[in-house]
Amino acid sequence: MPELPEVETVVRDLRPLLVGRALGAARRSAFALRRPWDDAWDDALADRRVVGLRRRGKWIVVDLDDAARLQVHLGMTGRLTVHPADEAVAVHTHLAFPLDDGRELRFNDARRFGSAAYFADEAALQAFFAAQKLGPEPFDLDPAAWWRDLHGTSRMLKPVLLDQTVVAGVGNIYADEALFEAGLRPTRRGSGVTRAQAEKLRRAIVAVLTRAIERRGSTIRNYVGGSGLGGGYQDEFRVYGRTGEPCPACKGPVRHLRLGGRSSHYCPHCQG
DNA sequence: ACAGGATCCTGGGGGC
DNA sequence: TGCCCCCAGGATCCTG
Repeated sequence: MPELPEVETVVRDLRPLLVGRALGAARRSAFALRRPWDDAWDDALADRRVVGLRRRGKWIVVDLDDAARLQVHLGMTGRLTVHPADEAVAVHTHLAFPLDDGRELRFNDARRFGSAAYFADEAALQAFFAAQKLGPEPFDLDPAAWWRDLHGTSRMLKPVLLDQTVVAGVGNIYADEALFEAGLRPTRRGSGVTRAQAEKLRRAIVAVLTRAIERRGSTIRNYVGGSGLGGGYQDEFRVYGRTGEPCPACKGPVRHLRLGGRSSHYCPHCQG
């Protein structure tokens, strides 16, 4: 569910609520997340103070005062939110850290595709990202490298955009929206894209993500920011989830197709 | 290298 | 009201 704009919104919401706060002993649910929690992490995290929050791709990183890092991925249905400690705990809450201000940081994830992990220092965290071969941030994409990546693959553009080793943070919604913005079909082969088209696509990715961040991301079902407030970009979708509805440009029907198990939405007239 | 399918899960919506 | 099937902002693993 959460892609780059949603994760960025969570980080921005949580920053004022968490920085300066100390974490108490974590409470955990009996369910395992995608990556199992190591019991040793409980002691390592207890009483640590939060000094910063940031995003890398779709990953949330909480910086702690002993240089350790708490890393969270929201998967499809994850929520990372702060609540009054006495507020009822929602079902599917898998991690809860009491804060020293009477509140609580809670990680809730119905489908449990998300994860949370501890890293002793920045080097360990970066080693993890390196092992994942996590690609560059969309805003930092080097135009020449991006074109080489596209030109050098016979894969279709849609799966390339979803590939976190090529560019980090783009997911199903913003891939479709960026391809529409660039006038390129999801099925176009990377190797068949001109340099100008690659640049148009790169700029479309940046524009769509920037606008979505301004709107606090997209709320379709589960997603909320760190303060519990949802997003508004779903009101600006031009093709995503709009199968059969008129294309905002040519008024022809938006089409749907399945690529790599994911839904893709596009306008056959405007996207060549 | 790449495509497609299955898998991990729960919940909501549509059709009957 | 109930059931069954399909779908979902992600990622990974296996097969052909």
